[in-house]
Amino acid sequence: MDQKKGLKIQVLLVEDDANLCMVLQDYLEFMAYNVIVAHDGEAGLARFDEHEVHLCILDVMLPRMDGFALAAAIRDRNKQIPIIFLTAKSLKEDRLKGFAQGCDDYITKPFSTEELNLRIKAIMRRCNRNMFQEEINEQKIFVMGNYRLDTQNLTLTIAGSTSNLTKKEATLLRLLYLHKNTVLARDFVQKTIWGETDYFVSRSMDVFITRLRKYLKEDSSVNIVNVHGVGFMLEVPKPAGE
Amino acid sequence: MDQKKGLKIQVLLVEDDANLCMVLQDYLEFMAYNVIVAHDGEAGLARFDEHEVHLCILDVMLPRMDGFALAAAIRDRNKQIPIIFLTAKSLKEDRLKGFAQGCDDYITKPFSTEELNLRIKAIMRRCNRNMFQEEINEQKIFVMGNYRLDTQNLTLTIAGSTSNLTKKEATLLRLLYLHKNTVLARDFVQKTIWGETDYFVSRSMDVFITRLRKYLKEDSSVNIVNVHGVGFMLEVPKPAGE
DNA sequence: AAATCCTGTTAACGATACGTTAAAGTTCGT
DNA sequence: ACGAACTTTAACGTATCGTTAACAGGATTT
Repeated sequence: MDQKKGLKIQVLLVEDDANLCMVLQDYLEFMAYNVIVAHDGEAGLARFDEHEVHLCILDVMLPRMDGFALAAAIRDRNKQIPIIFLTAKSLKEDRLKGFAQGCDDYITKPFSTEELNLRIKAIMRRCNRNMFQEEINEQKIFVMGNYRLDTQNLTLTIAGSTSNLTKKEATLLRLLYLHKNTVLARDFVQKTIWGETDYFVSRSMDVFITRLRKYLKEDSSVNIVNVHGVGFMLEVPKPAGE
Repeated sequence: MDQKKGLKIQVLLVEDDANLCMVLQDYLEFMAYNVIVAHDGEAGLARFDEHEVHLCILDVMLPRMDGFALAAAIRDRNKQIPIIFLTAKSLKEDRLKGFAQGCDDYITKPFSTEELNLRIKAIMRRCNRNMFQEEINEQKIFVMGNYRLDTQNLTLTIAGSTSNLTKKEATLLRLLYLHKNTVLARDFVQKTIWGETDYFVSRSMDVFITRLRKYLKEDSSVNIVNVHGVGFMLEVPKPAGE
């Protein structure tokens, strides 16, 4: 139920100072993050286990398991999740440096919310590609006629029945869809998907077209038509406003 | 000991002396606990499996499985549940000391009910945060089909029978669960859990998938399916409201 | 209409991804 | 330092996918 709330980023905030915690939570939620809070290390770990967390913000000084121990336990479960440490100025930087890994960062109290926000933006930029690859990137579901193409799960669904596509089939169909109702040159498709154009690639492509046509024959309004000597076009009825 | 109304603490009492057992049960119920009784070790373990137990009071001298063996079996299922041993004065304390863990305590017969009550109060205070915070809080238990995954105790339970997972097995299964019914890229899983992606990590992951599948074969509605060249998906039936 | 090129379709092959088991290596508690 | 528990590496079997081959029609040109 708390899972995919749209595509909000889920932040685990562990901070024992109730006031600071509340302020941060408010701010983060205002910035459109989903916030999960905990007030000590053990609870923080429990919350981490329960939720799909995308970013951790951990106070270093925590009861019942300090920030480093907590971070270690989290690292045990997820090697690439970004962690931001909140630390008092007094703390030796070496200790942090020694601990923090590639994806980590730290920020010394007191700090402004803008400062925090900048750090978050930065760390997410650095780590994102690995993390959200599939989640935030782009749209994954394409609607064509009565079909729904899911490029993440590689499925093509119509009226309850589902075909499982291969990666290449899905990629090709997606490419056709992105240029629906316009003719795609054979060469263009080949270069895009195969990276080269020769006789065999050309024939291979035809085989894939055949397979896609087989999948698509349940809805006669969706067609892959050939333009002799030029290429293919995915015919799709336009849904209202486009 | 602020337990919400309707959330009585469930005590498992295992004691073979029928008279003593009855007296203790009366007293505990008078003190507003829910009491589950058993008169030998094996029965005690069975009761433990059937009920949600919050505290165990075990006689050390028991037929069919002594208190220590029973405690070990219980520890196997729940690492943090508090246990109080009832022991005759004669028993060497070392033995108890050696056995009892952080959350455990013992009391030598004969003892007064007040004494017992104090011990219970104390042990619950000591252990409570671990126990109730999370138990009452929210699910730290993931339900998939007829299985229950407990990431704290590393157990996977179905219809009474329990598998003990390793940390890595549990972490992987949890990751799959957090993304249930969507395909997780192999790379993503490897980076998250192993921190790197190479040939051997990849093969190692396959080994873990095999093991998880073995655990999960009791419920045919829960499956780890492979999408060739992409990754894995945990198929789980959606429970009603989601 | 014949000749030639382009496309449609099916089946089979080889490469690669995955499944599984067991042995070797590692870690960890004692 | 030893043994138990766990993870990784190795080895081998199986399944799947993309390509190729082979053949069959159409389309276009002459």
